[in-house]
Amino acid sequence: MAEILGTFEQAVLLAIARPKTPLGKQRYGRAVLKEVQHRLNREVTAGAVYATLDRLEKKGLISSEVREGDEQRGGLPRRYFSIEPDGIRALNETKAAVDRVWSGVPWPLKGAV
Amino acid sequence: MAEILGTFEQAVLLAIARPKTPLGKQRYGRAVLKEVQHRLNREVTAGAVYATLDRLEKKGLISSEVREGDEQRGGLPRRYFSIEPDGIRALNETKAAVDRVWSGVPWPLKGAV
DNA sequence: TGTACACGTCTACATTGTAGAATGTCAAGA
DNA sequence: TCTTGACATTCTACAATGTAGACGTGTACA
Repeated sequence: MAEILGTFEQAVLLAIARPKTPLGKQRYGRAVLKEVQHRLNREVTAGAVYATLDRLEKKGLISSEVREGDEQRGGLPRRYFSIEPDGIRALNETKAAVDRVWSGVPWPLKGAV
Repeated sequence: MAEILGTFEQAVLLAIARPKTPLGKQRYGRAVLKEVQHRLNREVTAGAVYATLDRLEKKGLISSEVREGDEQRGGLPRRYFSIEPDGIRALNETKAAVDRVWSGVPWPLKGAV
């Protein structure tokens, strides 16, 4: 079943999936939030990202693991996320669908002032 | 206000906006439906398309006009849609945002069997 | 201690995505 | 003329997604 993702879901999923995160391997909530804000170029609340993260996990597209005691920070627990095979598949299918929708359309479209 | 569109909205809007519709100038509901199904490569109900069309019109991204008596068909009225400047802008902004989200990501992503 | 942060959780609601039934018209054939 | 089917649109309804904002807790440092 073609699992087509929404625009925001793609942003969140890709923040985790992209090969070389500017943030290194820091794939925990807040880092994902920053990456999403950067790519989307606008303010996004933490709640928006976490809610999406929870839903993606529930669908099996990503998984998470809470790790305690980080070297640098005190014993602050953080939840790290990783992408699952289904997540990669969904991302690929979504991009293919969006590309098909845009194929043959000259971009940017003219007409708007 | 960055008006970012969802995946389905893009498909519907582009069915109307694309320069050379395979269907000619037939930009009425059913024709849009067929074009969307073709691009998305899956079944989509008429209700899904019309509901989206209504919402896009309410937001001012498209406009519609009911025309009676078509030459070929009897006096069958059809609702024709056209894209508005705001619709073109939304489409352009959305594509720019999605491209930014995917930028630097090798595609297709590897990892899924 | 108190004042910033950094991180994550939870609640709640608006917007989108999508199905399916209902209604009405024309065209073709029984 | 009655029936059937394709074509078109509308309406109702609900599930999924998008998004804000408040809250709790631990850390760092003045």
